[in-house]
Amino acid sequence: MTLSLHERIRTDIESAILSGKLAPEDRLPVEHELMQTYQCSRMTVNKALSALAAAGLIERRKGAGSFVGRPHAHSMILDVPDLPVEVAKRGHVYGYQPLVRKLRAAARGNAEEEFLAGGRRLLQLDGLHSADGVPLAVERRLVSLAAVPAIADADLEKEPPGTWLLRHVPWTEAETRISAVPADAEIARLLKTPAGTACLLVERQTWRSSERITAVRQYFLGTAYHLVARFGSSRP
Amino acid sequence: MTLSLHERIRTDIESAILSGKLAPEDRLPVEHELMQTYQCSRMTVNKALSALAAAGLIERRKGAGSFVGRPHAHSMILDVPDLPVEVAKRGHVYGYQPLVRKLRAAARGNAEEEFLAGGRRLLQLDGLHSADGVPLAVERRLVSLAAVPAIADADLEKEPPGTWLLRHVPWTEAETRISAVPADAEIARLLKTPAGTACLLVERQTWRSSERITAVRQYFLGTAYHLVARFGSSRP
DNA sequence: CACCTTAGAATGTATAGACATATGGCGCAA
DNA sequence: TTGCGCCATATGTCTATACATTCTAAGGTG
Repeated sequence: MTLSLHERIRTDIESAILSGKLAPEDRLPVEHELMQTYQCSRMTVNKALSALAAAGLIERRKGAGSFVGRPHAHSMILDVPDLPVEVAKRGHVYGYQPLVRKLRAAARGNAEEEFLAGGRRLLQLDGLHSADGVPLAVERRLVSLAAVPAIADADLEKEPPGTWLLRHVPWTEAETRISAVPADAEIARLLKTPAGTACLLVERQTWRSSERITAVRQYFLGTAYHLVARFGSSRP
Repeated sequence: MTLSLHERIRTDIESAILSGKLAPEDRLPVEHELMQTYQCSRMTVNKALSALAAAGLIERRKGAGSFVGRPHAHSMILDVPDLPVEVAKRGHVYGYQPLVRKLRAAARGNAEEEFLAGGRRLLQLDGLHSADGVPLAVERRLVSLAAVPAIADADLEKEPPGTWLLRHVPWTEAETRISAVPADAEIARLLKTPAGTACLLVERQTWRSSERITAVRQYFLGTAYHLVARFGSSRP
């Protein structure tokens, strides 16, 4: 793979930073110096530096210069895979068992549900995910019929609603809360575990430009499942 | 805030995609059309489209055109903030209490520790994070002295080692595992909670181009802490 | 010594043109 | 009809230049 010139400049500086040769707050060579070093025009240097700035590796200050940015630990890439895919990838047989399918109005006084419903009704979909027949997670989901009327006719016996939504409804924004909670009586019964067992609770809301689509709570058996987040070179 | 021309083109297309006006796989106007629309040069249009491609919103194919990319649901941005900063942001007083500081060799037979040590010794650093004096998390950390010799002389009485490392050691890759576990006897004692309480376990390893730097296990009181991951337009 | 002004330095944005390279469709020939 | 080759199309890269904007530091003034 032959790199273009601006890519070469970019990777040169990138590796100088990542190897520690250039430390945070250090000043980079100014554009005219890099022009001489690489014998190229300023636009080419500018493209390389702008890309590094967009990636957050350096900070550029008009009139002052370019500086190595502080290492930012605050954001990583979290893998949130589709459960059937993830279970299959680990070599197990995935199973989904619907438990509740209820068309209802938003609970009075529950601001979150009322906002999700948007005046219309909600579809409540609870179910149990399993791997090789062993319970893995309980899911409690609400879908806004205002945003996704088509789900009323969907076949959700075998396919979990999350997978169906992923395929049929493009969403643009999502927020996931991750915490640990003890299993209450019903969760414990469904997961076939003693009450109070540590569970990984994943709460996710997705919406499309201010129109709420779905809210879901997934209770994972703490010892049987984990999430992985990465930060690094591998960007698919 | 007045946007520059290439930023305006970029945000125009971005909002067309996010609002659904442009669906995945749709073809974008070619560069010459956008030049006419915005009455500007090709480089300006190119800059806008290249930025969108770098952000993964569109895909560009040489000779073919530019196309709206598929929404990738499998990766989200996980906030992994520095604990002191996060606690302060919530309006509490952060505290750190060192518990163990031990220079030792890697445990025999523990492949993970031996790899981290790289032939030299490890520094074990355990401590307790608290908010307003209330225990928040127990941290058990190992630092490779081969990779970070300077930490042997660092003052880690008030500042947690994670914060010290963040400021002094640039790392390039990290992996975080998130799961839920019951508190064992010692964790429970330190967190002042009954044994078996659900804890959020965050395990993180960081390294710099194949040289391991540190491995840490943080046990958060399940009810007192949660992680948040986002996917969406908001990119700071 | 403190404060203000100013010139230079460095980045931000934009233009017009040139050549390179991958793609896909159309027409021609077997 | 099928397969091949060519060419228009579209993006990728780079140059040289111009002017705008912002920061820094030097130097002069009170």
